[in-house]
Amino acid sequence: MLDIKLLRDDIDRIKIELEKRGYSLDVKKFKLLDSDRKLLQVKVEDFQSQRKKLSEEFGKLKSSGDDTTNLKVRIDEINNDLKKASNELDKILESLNIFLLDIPNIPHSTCPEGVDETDNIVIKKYGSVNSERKEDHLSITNEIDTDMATKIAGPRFAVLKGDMAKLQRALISLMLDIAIKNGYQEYYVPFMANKDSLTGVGQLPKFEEDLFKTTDGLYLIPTAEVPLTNIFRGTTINHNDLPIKVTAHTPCFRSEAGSYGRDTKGLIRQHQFEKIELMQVCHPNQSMDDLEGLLNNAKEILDLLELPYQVIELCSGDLGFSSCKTYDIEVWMPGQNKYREISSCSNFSDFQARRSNIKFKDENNKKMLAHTINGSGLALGRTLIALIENNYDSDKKLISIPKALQKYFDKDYINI
RNA sequence: GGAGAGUUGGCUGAGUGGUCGAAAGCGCCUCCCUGCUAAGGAGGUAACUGGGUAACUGGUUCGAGGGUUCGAAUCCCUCACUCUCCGCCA
Repeated sequence: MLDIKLLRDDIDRIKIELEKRGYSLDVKKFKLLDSDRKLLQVKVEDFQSQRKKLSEEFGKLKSSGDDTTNLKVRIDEINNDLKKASNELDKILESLNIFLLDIPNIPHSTCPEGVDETDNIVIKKYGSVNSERKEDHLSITNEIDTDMATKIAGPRFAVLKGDMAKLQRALISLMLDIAIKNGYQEYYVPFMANKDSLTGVGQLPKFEEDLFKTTDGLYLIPTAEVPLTNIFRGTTINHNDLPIKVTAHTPCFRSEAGSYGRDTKGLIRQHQFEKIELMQVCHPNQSMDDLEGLLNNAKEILDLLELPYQVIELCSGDLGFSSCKTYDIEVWMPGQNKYREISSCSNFSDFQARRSNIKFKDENNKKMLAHTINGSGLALGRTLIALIENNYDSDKKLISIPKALQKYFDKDYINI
């Protein structure tokens, strides 16, 4: 959520900023809503003030045994007017809130301008692509079974067997250990979250169709960002403790509404996938530097896994709803002959903090909104694909396991 | 699942219809005294928010929401959460 004061004081600039990410701010509507709000609020508070005074008087009359009927008539009138006005005010406030919740974050000044993903900028490529290898993970191993998953659950699920299941488990351990080494505290969190938590990170109310909702009103988390960020909802942190770094391994559940027909084969796009999430609460002055640090934490995993990848910076038009700046890490996938997203590292500035009421006390003991940043470190399913496809030697019929992972996997290759 | 107790300011905790945004204590801040330290004394100290260039001034908030009443921290209803005991389980 944006600061309503920004809209009041500087709406023309905000409109231009939001234009960059393809959001058209209805300036007229806001001005109308807010001026109505102002009028009504002053009116309501005036009525309240009058009632307060008269009620006090009423009490005095009553206790001295005087007649109160005249006064009661006046109070009743005021109460009537008050009720009308405050009902109107409630409606305006509700509309205003809906209006605000719908507005995405403002792109950061360093965010490159652009319309869609074709305008994203490749920052740097790492490692070298082996063009010999182009086989798809599903054709390499039969230990990833989507047919079985379809029987058990439906499309867009997968069953991992034997070495594949173990490989994923090894990756989880490696990634968590690296995160801990980098100063993140490990958490185990609920895989379901309530409405407030999802509204706090910006997932609701706008993107409900992307989520799975349970019969009693909870949602399956689409990312550990939800529980991790909400650890801090409604709390105030001492500035000395910033940044706070947390991590968790969780499954993620996404309905993938609107992606019918896209990436239907294999592990690429699933209703359920595993992910290690890195999340930080930062000082506003530090959050951009901290984002670079978080990006490095994610890159470190890919370096350790010896996988070729590139870092891209999303242009303003491709930015997620809550983000003001995002780097994507894309890993080389031989089966698709292209780079695919394996981590997305974003700075949300105070956007989530305002929705979630995450504050910190600064040097002068003043409470201010903190900044939140997060990114994957990494998405497990896609890491698995990259590892299988990049490391598969079709002559020797084996998948080699990178050195850093061997102590977690116990073997240095998988026989096919 | 059954029974009971609770939820008040930074903290502890009083408050059963108006004089209560709220006693007292702790903590914190300012000042005084004291040649260190310890102790003592005086005063101050909730958050959010509206209007106003400002001085200033208004409103809301005692777990959440609704109700009764001229008036609610206080009475009634619903819900959430916490704790204790019993039962059941991983």
